[in-house]
Amino acid sequence: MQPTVTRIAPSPTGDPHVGTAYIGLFNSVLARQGGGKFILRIEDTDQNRYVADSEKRIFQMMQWLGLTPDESPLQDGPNGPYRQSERTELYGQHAQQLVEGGHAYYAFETPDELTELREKAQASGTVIAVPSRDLDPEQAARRVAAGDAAVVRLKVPHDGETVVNDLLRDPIHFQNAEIDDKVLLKADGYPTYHLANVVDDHLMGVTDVVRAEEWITSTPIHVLLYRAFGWDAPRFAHMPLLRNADKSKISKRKNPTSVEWYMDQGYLPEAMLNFLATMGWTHPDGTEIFDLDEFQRTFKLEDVTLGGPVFDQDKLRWYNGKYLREVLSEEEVVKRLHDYLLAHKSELPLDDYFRAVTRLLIPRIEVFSDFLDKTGYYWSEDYPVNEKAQKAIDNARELLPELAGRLKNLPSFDAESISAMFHAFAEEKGLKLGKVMPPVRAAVAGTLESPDLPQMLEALGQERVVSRVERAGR
RNA sequence: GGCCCCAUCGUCUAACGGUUAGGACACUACCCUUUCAAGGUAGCGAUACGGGUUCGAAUCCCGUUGGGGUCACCA
Repeated sequence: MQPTVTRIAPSPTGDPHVGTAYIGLFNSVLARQGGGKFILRIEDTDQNRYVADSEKRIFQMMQWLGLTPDESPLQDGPNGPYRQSERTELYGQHAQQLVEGGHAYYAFETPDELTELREKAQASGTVIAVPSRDLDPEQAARRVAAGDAAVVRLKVPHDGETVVNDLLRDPIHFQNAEIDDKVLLKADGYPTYHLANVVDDHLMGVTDVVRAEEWITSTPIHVLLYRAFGWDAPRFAHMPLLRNADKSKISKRKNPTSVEWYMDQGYLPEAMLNFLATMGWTHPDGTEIFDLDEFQRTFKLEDVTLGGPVFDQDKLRWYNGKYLREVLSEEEVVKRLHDYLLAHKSELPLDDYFRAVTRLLIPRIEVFSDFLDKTGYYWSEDYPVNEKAQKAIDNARELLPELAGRLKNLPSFDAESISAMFHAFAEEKGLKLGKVMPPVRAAVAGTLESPDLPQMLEALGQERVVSRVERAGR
């Protein structure tokens, strides 16, 4: 068996897309399983939609996920260049080769003419017939030589059918009569996706083309191209499309689709990867939590399920929280959270206090961006006091001065001692704990929803606690 | 609309002709408890429909319905 060579071929037209990450995951793992290579190729053949930094951001996304390609424009490699805009002569040559072999032809129709032809074809229920197809090849070649604007089109057979073999489904039959003569080389000299993709996949030795389902209908064109070139076609597998909640193809309007958004919200790459892996696939043991290595050990393409999976933000958040609580070590979470905050212009020092607060918050946040929202009172004396908290203080203000005194006199300000103090106090006064703790909680946190009180007080430290309780008692 | 793909709880899915159709997220209740979480337990909840094939169909076949994709000198 020859090594598996896979690729992703995103076009640099905007934000690094979660669908690219999704398809990249499977391609990367397949290549590793097959002892081959995973290539990142940039399909920048549309000059109108080109976004300058997009290519770099796609690469950074892959790195962040731990899916760094083996070859890419940023690393180079034996199959370069990896930017299609730098391979234009190649496509020109190959297009010409097809014209000479009678598999393609020069076409001179203007956009307006094409629109008209398309309308006519639509009305008669047939595929567009391009008049240039019947031009004398030599005459056409002369017109091109003379400088007439022309595109190169594939000469799709009028009869027969083209079969697409897909690793994930039964052979798909397409009637050739229903495939139109696709443009291969545009008038600006750039190739279209169809030509560039086939030429590059072949030249780069790609053995397995794993891409999204939306490509199924253009695959017969690719099969026809491989045949016209006399090349063996790679194996094809079309993955289901990630979906919005309404089942439509995942889109920016209905879902965050930029992986940078997830980075910015403080999602962990491990959680994102784990979640993505469950879109269309389940671990054979039913395990929900598994890492990339485990995925690589157990993944089988044939186990992929074809119903379009809805990209469920709730489930992703749950995964992220799970990783925070159960997969990463506490120290690792501390470190990553601190890095995250640093990148988001927070200047909290990475000290024992930060560690203590983080420890209390780990079960209470799902993503890092939740953290500051829930911890204001740890960092400043100027924290908001909500209505319920104010009420709790007002209702038990008379207890506060004495409580402050007891807290102040505690020789050891640890959770256990603090807890003992509360119990003793409550018993002495004949009060329930539920009567004495809320006002203190409200005083130090400004809210009634916060971590375990003794632990929280220990973390805050005696000085802060005493002054806050004293202040609230006045 | 033509062509193509798909179809189990609201969502992600398990089952690969024989199960009380299982798990996870979400939701609800209870437990734990000083609140909020986390955790634990329980509950709610699905084979789209109609025909076949078979002793037996979520599973195989056909049709219907539904959803999605695609029909560019975009990828």
